[in-house]
Amino acid sequence: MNDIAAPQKASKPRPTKDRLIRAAAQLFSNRGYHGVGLAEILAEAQAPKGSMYHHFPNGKSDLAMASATWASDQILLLIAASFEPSDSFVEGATTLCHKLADLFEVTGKWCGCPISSTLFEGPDNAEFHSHAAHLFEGWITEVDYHAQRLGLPKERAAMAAQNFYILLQGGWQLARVRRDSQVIRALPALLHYKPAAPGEACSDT
Amino acid sequence: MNDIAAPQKASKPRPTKDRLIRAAAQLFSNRGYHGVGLAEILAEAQAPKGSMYHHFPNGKSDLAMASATWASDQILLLIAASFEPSDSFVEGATTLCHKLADLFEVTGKWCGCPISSTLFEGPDNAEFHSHAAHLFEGWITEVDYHAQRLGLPKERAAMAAQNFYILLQGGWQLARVRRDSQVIRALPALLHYKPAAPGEACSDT
DNA sequence: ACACATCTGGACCAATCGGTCTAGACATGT
DNA sequence: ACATGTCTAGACCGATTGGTCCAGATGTGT
Repeated sequence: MNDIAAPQKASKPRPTKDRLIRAAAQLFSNRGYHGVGLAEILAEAQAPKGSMYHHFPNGKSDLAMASATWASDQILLLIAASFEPSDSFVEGATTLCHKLADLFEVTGKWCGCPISSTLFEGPDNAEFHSHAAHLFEGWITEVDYHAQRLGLPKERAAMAAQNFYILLQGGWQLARVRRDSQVIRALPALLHYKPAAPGEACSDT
Repeated sequence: MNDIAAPQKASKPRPTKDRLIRAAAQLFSNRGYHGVGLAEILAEAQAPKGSMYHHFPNGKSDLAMASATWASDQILLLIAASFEPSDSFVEGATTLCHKLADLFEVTGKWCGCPISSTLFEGPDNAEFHSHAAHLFEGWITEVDYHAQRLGLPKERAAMAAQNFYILLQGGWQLARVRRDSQVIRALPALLHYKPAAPGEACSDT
């Protein structure tokens, strides 16, 4: 897993494996695991079949795992880049939403969440599911860490992280449906982060 | 579309078409459009291939459209059944979440949202996308209607409906990841429905 | 120069894919 | 009895799928 993000230790500038992972991540997030054939991935990555089965002996499923991990790491970087320079949780969350929205607008690609597209649509393989769960929890953990770092008490931070995750997934989906990034930009308003207002929060439960 | 929910007007107790639609809806929502082959659907519905191409001349895509429509109608019924006997928006939303959570617990099937699984994973066909968008907007419209009926002012109702939709989709996804219906039951607490508390809602935006 | 490990290139495969086609079962109206 | 339209049943098809295999190109250490 760790050998993906960093280039191979030897000075080899031939990133066939990387090309495969990136191509797979992009295609899977657009059309899901079963929606993309190996031929398409190989064409996009300009790699022959032999190379792929050299780097990923278990074939498509191996590649899917690796590409999901890579995509998840990209998201983690995005989270860190958004929260690190921020002074409050809501500011970080807002930055993240805007970065994500910008990404959609600039690329024009209304892809789905790479992990759910790649691993959730696949065979109901237990390994796929647990890996997806692991990656998702990694997102929540990362947000939780920043929430605590930015001053939220432990319990509030956990709630805020999970809440933000839910909003992000739901908003991502609706934005894709409408092809409108405004949905994502409006998400932070739904966080309802109230540093000190315990009483009379909701009507009932 | 309307001929799906109701049985054929003549007294024909042979619901092959219905069996196909239900089987397809269930399988698609579990593993996505491309994740299910016709053979599997036909086996599940106990129907031969000829029957299917009689009822759905355009094959798999036709069946997917019909099954997504049917599944969407089921959700609409669930929405109506939850909000109609309720006295407030939050109460209706809470009921809906609990009904959905119960469904997951009872059936033990942690399927995904039938529409996004069926239509969003399919070929990036424009028809699929617009149909999915249409169905989703139908959900939001239905919730919006009940929100207004239960006393929310027009603008608040629209916001609440969209907000609830986002929470439901995001929560549904996280519940599937964790196989824990508690996530869905906890959603209404995130609605933050405050009938009369204009001041000091959020910190910043 | 040599051996060795890594990686590439693509031919080849069985299995499955979605889709077509037709023969006949079945109910119905006349 | 007969014709008609609806629906069932499954054999069959070409295309594509993921996967296997191996010859050979390439780089590296000695």
